[in-house]
Amino acid sequence: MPQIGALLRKLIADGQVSDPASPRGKLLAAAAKLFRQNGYAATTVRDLGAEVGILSGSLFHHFKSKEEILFGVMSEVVVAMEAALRAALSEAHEPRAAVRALIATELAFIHGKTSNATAVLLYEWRALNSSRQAQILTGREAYFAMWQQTLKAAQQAGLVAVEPEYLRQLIHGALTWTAVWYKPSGALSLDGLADRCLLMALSERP
Amino acid sequence: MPQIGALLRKLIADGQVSDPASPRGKLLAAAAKLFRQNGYAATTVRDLGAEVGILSGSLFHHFKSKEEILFGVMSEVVVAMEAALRAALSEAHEPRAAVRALIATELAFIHGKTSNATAVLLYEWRALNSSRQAQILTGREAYFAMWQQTLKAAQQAGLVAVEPEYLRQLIHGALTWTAVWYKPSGALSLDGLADRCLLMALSERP
Amino acid sequence: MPQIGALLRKLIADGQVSDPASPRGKLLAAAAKLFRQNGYAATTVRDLGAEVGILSGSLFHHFKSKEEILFGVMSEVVVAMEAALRAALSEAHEPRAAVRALIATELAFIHGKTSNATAVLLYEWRALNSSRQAQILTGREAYFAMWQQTLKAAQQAGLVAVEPEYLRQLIHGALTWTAVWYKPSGALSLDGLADRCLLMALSERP
Amino acid sequence: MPQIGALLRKLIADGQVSDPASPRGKLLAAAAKLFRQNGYAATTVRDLGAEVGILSGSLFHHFKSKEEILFGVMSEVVVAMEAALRAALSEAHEPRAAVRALIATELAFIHGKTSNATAVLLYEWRALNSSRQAQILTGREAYFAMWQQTLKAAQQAGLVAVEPEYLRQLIHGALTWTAVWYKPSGALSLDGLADRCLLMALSERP
DNA sequence: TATGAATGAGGATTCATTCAT
DNA sequence: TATGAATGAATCCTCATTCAT
Repeated sequence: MPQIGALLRKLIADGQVSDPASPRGKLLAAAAKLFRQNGYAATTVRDLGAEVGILSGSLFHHFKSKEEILFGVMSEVVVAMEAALRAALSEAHEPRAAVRALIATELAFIHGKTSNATAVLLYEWRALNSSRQAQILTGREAYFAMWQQTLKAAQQAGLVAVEPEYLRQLIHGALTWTAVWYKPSGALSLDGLADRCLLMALSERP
Repeated sequence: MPQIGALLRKLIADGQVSDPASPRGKLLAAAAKLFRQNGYAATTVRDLGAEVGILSGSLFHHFKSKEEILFGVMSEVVVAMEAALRAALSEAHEPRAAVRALIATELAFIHGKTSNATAVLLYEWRALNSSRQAQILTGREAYFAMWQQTLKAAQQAGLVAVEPEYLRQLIHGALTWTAVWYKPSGALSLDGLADRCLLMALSERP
Repeated sequence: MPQIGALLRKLIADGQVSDPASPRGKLLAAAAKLFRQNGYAATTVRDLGAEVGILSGSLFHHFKSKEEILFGVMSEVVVAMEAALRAALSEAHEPRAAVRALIATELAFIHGKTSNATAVLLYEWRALNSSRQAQILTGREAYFAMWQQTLKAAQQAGLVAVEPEYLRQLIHGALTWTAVWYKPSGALSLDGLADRCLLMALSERP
Repeated sequence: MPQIGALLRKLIADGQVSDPASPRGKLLAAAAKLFRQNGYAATTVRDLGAEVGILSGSLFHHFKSKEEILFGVMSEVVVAMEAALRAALSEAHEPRAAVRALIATELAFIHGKTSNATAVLLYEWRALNSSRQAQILTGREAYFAMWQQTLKAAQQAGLVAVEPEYLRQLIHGALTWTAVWYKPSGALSLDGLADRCLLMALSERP
């Protein structure tokens, strides 16, 4: 599996992602945790404050509104996912490895250190107003373009049977849903899970 | 694709599903629509009342609480899905057809008349308290058992490469996610979508 | 102790008190019970309906409002108390016996068949609007006059040390409060309780 | 009559009773007033807010619920009553004076500065849930024990004719009921009222 | 930057009462 | 006389946000 740790450190150093030691970083981590656990709407700013040890009123020195916190959680994950996928693909030198990179990177985000934020990105979409939704969407374009391109190459190599634009969505759904049922601590390793996904995605006999 | 209409009429006649012409049925339909559109938490009982043309206070003659409305939406879908899958499988006489029945039935619910309620079942899980979650889960056991059994048979027939317990979740995720991106009115028909899903699920060259 | 039963039958025959077999009578009894148990404000018309086996809407064929039910409960008890005290005093031929009649009659109401209604009369005063309060007060004048007159006679006979107007209120309070602590099923009989009250009220050594 | 003022100041300094100048103290005083005047159920949180000059929502920064406000009113009175009775009894060196201390202390609470809170304690019992009722009851045990003990001593001194356990309840009722009819501004002074109560309680000719 | 008291709009829910059937 | 669906105002309470300290 790709190692996200080093990459995150670089992004933090670049200021593209908040330092988890900073007040802002702690707050975003706490928000990701609670938003994932209880949902955005069901999480109060008081809960948020309690999680980081300040009063709710003080949150508004760091963020203008609750929704901006949600936006912060989502947009940092978007940046990190793109960087991670770009790095992973740069090391995949043939179509099969590239498809595996797509899958492994997404799984690393869904189940690794950033799992909370990733789940929030995937499941709290509606809580964002449309202007912020559009911003996030713009931020994800490059990520989706890499998927599209990679799957297209796989198709030309005869690896996949389904049209890339549909296959992308189907795989994406399968991976997203693992957040609901898969436990990294169980019998199946993350690598094993990636293998199964790859097996399903590719039209080759094992 | 399986026809859900006739089946629903039978369930309504049996009293297992609310008559859409009754106050209760209208309310559940309106709730499914709004809960799907805006989310359970963001939908107010006033919205609900306005949608069916009564005042919010009057809702409570039909349901004890807002959460009970959510529960009503979910549990009726659960009943209908099980009945539909059972019917579809009874007409599938070989493994491949049976797997297609799994996929086609789920897609029929996700994109057919019951799409709102189905989406609510899949995406508003957390809004239910744990006791009601357990009830729904119990109601879905038979449905999941049919999936498991069908995929097992397909495995024994050499049709699938991934272990049934994982494959079930992966396909389920892929199908669920179609609610987000697939539009029945677009270029791809529901049957075409089912074909792609089947192609991905099975380890056979097309 | 005075027997209230026969007296009540006479009042019912006269139409001054509702027949407990009639719908109105049943409703008043149920109301007395629930108002006493849970308080007027905390008792809903639904509770009331459930207690007598009809729906809440149907109550309003018998009474114009919830408050009118409360008024009905109170005013019937007022009528009965006056009649009972008048009867009891007519048989008391000397001051000491007359004072005992005051006490025993009030205790009979507080702890006998009419205990619920009596408790409601004493403790739900505030729930009545002022015009109805005045009506009840008028209805009780004769009752209080008998107390006053009896205690005055006892004073002239040297039986009591405290001025009648104060003594009346003090005894009244002591008796009223027995509703809170005294249980007829306990070690002390109602007659025994009356003896203690009399002992306290009179300035004579036992 | 015992002077409650100094005692209250001490309890406030000790933190056992809220400072009437603090938001919490003001709120409790306002609540006592309104609960007494209109009853707990008939007093809305809006009324409460209006009485202290804040909006109803702001109440919930100081108390978790309306019932907790009621509980606050009651429990502070309970604490103060016990302290006051203990102080009064410590200065009563013979049985007759001790019985008078019982009476005078209770009357001081029912008609003095704390009259609202005391009335609420006595008359809004039912509005408390049973767990909080139990807490209050526990808090009153010591108070009732002092009554019992004092009356027992009076009995042994031949001062009272009725058994202490009954006499306690009868006197208690007589005193409680003075809240309904006695006005300190009238012809009878509080001391005079205490004299009458004592006279009634004791089996001695004046 | 943090506090904590206050805001004020809005939340779900309750309930006496009405009325067509 | 009874039903049961609906009303509509009122209830307690929640919560994101503000702001003086």
